[in-house]
Amino acid sequence: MARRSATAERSSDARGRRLGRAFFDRPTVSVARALLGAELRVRGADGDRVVRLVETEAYVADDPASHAYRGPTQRNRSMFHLPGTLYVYRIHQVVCANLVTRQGEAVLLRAGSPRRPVEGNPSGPGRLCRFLGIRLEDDGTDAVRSPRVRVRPRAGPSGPVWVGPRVGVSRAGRRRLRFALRDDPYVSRPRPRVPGRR
DNA sequence: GAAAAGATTACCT
DNA sequence: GGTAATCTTTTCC
Repeated sequence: MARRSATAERSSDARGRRLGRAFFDRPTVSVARALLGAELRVRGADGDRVVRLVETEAYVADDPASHAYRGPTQRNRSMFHLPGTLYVYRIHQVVCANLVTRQGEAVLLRAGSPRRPVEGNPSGPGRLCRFLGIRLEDDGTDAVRSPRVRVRPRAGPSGPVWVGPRVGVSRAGRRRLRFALRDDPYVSRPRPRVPGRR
């Protein structure tokens, strides 16, 4: 498995600039971890918005907290599309974005670190989308092919990874499916606890 | 058709 | 740390 995983980690298009289908077509927890440190780039009218992903959550099969738990609906249909599809949904007054892995599973993108000092704060799933300009109309975009939304492999080592329970879920709340770069200041609240305390 | 719940955020004490 | 805002989607009668 390690061999297959390593191959998927390197999976990218012909120019080696973005993550390919095989990267997303893996167990969701693996993808959630592997996305930490990856670069998410969204093309807008006034240029690209870019972050390095620093916090993700996995939503898996037989997961009562997942939007796909009860099967396809109008809202969650993108979760049943190809691996690498963007699933965007609205909650309260904001939108949140996921990258689909295998059928009915996805990784929620919770926070990013800006590539260069710029206005805005991509800490939190709603703020991340606002920062990047991701809209509800981007739901269903294929991030493997789209010229607007691209995911690039991480450049180098990304530091220690913190694992803990997901945020804001009322069911299956104890499962440790939240992943974050422990030392990054843009990881959203509640912040990971430092090892040694519980 | 009505009601409840929600993968959040901003602002309060 | 707690709660209100706010409105769509889903579910239930």
